[in-house]
Amino acid sequence: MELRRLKYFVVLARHRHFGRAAAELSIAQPGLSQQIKVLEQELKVSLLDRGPQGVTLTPAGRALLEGAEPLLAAADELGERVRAVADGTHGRLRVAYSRSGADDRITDVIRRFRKDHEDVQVSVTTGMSSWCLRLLQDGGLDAAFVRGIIREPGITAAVVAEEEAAVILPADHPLAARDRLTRRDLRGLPVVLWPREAGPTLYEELVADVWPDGPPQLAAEEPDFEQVVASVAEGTGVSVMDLGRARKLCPPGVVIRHFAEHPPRYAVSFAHRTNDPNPVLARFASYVRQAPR
Amino acid sequence: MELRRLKYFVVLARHRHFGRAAAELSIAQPGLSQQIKVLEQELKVSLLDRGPQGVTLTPAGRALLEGAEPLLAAADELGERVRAVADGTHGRLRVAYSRSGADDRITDVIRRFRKDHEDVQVSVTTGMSSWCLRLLQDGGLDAAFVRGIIREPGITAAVVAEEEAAVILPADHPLAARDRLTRRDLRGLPVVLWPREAGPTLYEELVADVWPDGPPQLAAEEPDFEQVVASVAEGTGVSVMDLGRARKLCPPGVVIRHFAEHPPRYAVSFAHRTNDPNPVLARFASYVRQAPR
DNA sequence: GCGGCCGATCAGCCTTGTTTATCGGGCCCT
DNA sequence: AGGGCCCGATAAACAAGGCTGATCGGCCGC
Repeated sequence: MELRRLKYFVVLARHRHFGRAAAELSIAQPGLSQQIKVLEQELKVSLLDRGPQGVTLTPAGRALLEGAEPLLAAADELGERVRAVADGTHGRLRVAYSRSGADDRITDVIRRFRKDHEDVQVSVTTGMSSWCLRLLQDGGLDAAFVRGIIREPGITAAVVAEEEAAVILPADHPLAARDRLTRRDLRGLPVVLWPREAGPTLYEELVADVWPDGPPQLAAEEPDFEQVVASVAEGTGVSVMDLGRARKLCPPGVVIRHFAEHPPRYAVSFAHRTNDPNPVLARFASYVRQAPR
Repeated sequence: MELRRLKYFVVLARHRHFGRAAAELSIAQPGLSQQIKVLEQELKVSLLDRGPQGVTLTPAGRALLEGAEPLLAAADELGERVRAVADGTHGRLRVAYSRSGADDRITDVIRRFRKDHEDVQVSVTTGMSSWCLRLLQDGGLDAAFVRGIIREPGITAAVVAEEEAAVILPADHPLAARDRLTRRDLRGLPVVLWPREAGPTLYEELVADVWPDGPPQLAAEEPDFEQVVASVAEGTGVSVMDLGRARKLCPPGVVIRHFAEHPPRYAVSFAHRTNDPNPVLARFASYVRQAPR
């Protein structure tokens, strides 16, 4: 059975007239007669009764008409869906990001992408960078925003944001009087940090950069950044974190001080499998590239 | 888009190998290559990546594969359904019958037909003969069992049963002693009948036949046959009805007596529209013909 | 580096679809 | 009842498209 013949039949069944149906199909009448005959032979069924006043459908013809219309519609829709998948306006995208000071910009680009691509099923999760990369390699993710500069086999990544780290300390701390601080200023001070496992990439980069001579004196280890800030506010110690997050979280009573020179910086990269053919990913990547740094 | 190409693509997508797919399709490999290329051009989409190790599907190819398989299955099923409609094993049949002594045989043939045709939606109603015929002509019914010998325009009918009428009377009635009765025996006796409107064809045939000289003396008019029989049992009068029904309904205390000669007979006909193309009807008609008279 | 496997390409054939011209049969209108 | 007309079927010629066999080019594995 061929869709062309079904199409011919549907048009004929609607017009109940070979001549007019042929005209609508832009073919000559004998061709239509012949194709309908072929269809009847294929199905071994008489589809219509040829009367002198046009034609009437047999019960089998009615059944075919009822079935053929949705079939043709389904075929059309399939074609369009395939085309949509090919140009990335239809499909699925699984994104993850590791929390960072760039959260706002990340969720923002995802929001804009979703708004423009209602036929794309976008699923978003968060997790540590290493977890994201592993999932990416295993095919469990399509794209991820991760910390640092990525050099993993099979993964292509580009830096999309760069965050500066800053010191946060209680407003009444002696160092709060200074405008800018140096790494040496922090030496020996009690420090509040988060558990290394809660964000290993950032943790190690920062600790190695700010306390190059050895690990800091840990006054407290708080389970998340909100509580780190609260702990600083209570005077437990000072802390260091990325500027974006510091600005977002700092309550009154806590002040932010920049590093005087060579502020610690860390990158946020957009990563995906190299040569991933998913057109949705390509579209999303272009959104990420266009997003403000 | 043509189903043949879709079929080719599905087979190819499953084998991921042009040569083997072509073999399964019983065509040569270049033809398959060409048809897939045509499909890609039609959709303006690249469906698969040709690697040296067979081929891999692009996302669009996967989308097409997922959509094409149900589409092909639907096309196949449509073909079979049409064929089934054509030979009457699928479709709809609306039957009605007017109650008569042949009820059992009618419901029996319907039951057997239903059992053998689970894909036919058989709807059954009952109604008076005239109502059945009207509905038949209007297209609201496909077949009907009606009383009498039918000569209606556009309707074809054949007698499928012939019922004899008999007298029923209380067991202690003087005439109950006799084995057979004549029409003269009934003359002047109080009679129990049903309202004329509840069964006009039978009513008029019987009254005209049994009381040719004039209407009988109506002792009671009961709303249905069950109550006619009950009324006879109470001694209200005698009655006349078809033998089948009499046998089915008569309780102890009521006896059935045949007419001595020329017992009144009336036919039950099977009627349907002349030249109704519905193949289900043709099948049903053959069941009716094969049913025991 | 060479053989082998795989898909693309090419040229020719043959099936299939389409066209123009014509025929046959009802219907309607005189 | 006959003639014109409308409709679909048929015939023959043509065009298009699918299929085949032979061949080419590229990549992999030995």
